[in-house]
Amino acid sequence: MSTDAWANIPRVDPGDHAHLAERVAAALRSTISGGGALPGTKLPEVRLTAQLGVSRHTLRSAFQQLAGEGLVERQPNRGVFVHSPTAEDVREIYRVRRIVETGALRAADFSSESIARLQEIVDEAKRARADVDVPGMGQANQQFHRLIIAQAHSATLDTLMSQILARMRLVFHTRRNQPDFHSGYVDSNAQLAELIGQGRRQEAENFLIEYLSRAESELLEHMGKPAERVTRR
Amino acid sequence: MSTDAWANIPRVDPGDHAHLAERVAAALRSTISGGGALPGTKLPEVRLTAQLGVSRHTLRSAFQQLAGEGLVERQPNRGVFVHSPTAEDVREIYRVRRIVETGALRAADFSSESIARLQEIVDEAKRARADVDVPGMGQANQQFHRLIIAQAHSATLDTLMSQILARMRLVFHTRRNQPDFHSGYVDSNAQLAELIGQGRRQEAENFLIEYLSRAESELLEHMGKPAERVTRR
DNA sequence: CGTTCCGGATTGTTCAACAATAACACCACG
DNA sequence: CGTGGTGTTATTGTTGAACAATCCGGAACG
Repeated sequence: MSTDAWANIPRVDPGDHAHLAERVAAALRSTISGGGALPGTKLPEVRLTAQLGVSRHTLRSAFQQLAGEGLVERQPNRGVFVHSPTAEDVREIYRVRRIVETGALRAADFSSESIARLQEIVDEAKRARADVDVPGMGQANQQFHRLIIAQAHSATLDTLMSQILARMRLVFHTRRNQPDFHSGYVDSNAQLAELIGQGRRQEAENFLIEYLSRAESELLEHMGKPAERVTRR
Repeated sequence: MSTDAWANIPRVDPGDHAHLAERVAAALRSTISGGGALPGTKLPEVRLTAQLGVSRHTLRSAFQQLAGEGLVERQPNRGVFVHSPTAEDVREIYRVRRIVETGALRAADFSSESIARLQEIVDEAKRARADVDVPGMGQANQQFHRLIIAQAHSATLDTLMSQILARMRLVFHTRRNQPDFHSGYVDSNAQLAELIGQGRRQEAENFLIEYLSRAESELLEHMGKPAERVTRR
């Protein structure tokens, strides 16, 4: 079944004269993020060019972009493959998230609207949990943390977080048959939103670090790798 | 003046069969970071291909990479230019630095070797200041902050910091006739190293935020933009 | 059963060409 | 003298074909 798992990549419309490679990259990105091409699958140039309707150069340009984001792995003279995350990738993801998310939390000036939006997302997640809608929970979770980052008002960190979350989705796609990993964290998000809404900043920070480290451990556990924590200080 | 400011870009040796674009990107990166191509200068494809000895497409691939790092700006159907930083760029740089550097500081477990290395870099900076070696001070300063980030042991944050510092150098290149901006911060780095060495983590964090915000303000002041200005067109 | 070597397939790169857009000189016209 | 259209030229965005380099699988051989 994975022989042509990426058979449903949409053909890119060569409308404009510019930015074609970016649109190709976007198409591939959404396909990979959506699970249309599982980690490890090869992305051959000739077949994809035919499928996308673009030239090899344009496709390679898109590949380069995706490789820079860590979504795809280039093996010299071998080809490009959808990156299959390792345990070290998971640790790296959470290292970055702990630093950046708590940093955003500290630098943030939460407006009443963004607090309301946080609560909204939490409610969405709860509805999704009630409906046993696992993708819905995952999406709400990502929106929640993306919104936290957004409070730093930094374009750089926003795109960094987008890339981190994309790598995160890649991790989940390696564990397709997992029990719903997200449902246990709906309440954590709710609690975090509560702390933020009450302006208890320091507690929120500590809770977030605890929360992320716990998620990392459970994920590593689920991958079969022990959660080696070196909190030496 | 800027007609052939980038005339001294070295020719890239087409040694290996792979990774040529990466090496071209590296060559351009070092040229731009070193001030060999000042912000705003255009980088025409044909001339650079002749100069570097690579094909147009390889060069374009390198351009794409540099654009992703924010070193270079692509104007559709116009060409690529060395990015000329604005006041907003400076604010963005320091927003990211405040969040990431303090985050690294908190997540760090400083070994005695890294503390010694910090002190070493501070001594280097002091020597450079005594010799009125402005580039030397700048380099020491960048090493100092890069070392702080490195304590987080995150490849993602290391490359992020590299890109931020590259953008930083771009800012300095717009102000070529600046008085030595760095000399005032040698002592601040020394003080920060002292706090870190003594394990006074919270004080170090606060001092770092104060320090970065002060640097941002002075830089903005020097650019003629006081605090924030609304530019209408 | 293991090794060597060869041919096909795929990737990395270059060259040549064309379409699309922008920059610019030019000229008619007021 | 200024001004706005107009065609020309230069440069960018993209494609296709070609070639070298490398990898892969299998046949031939010991």
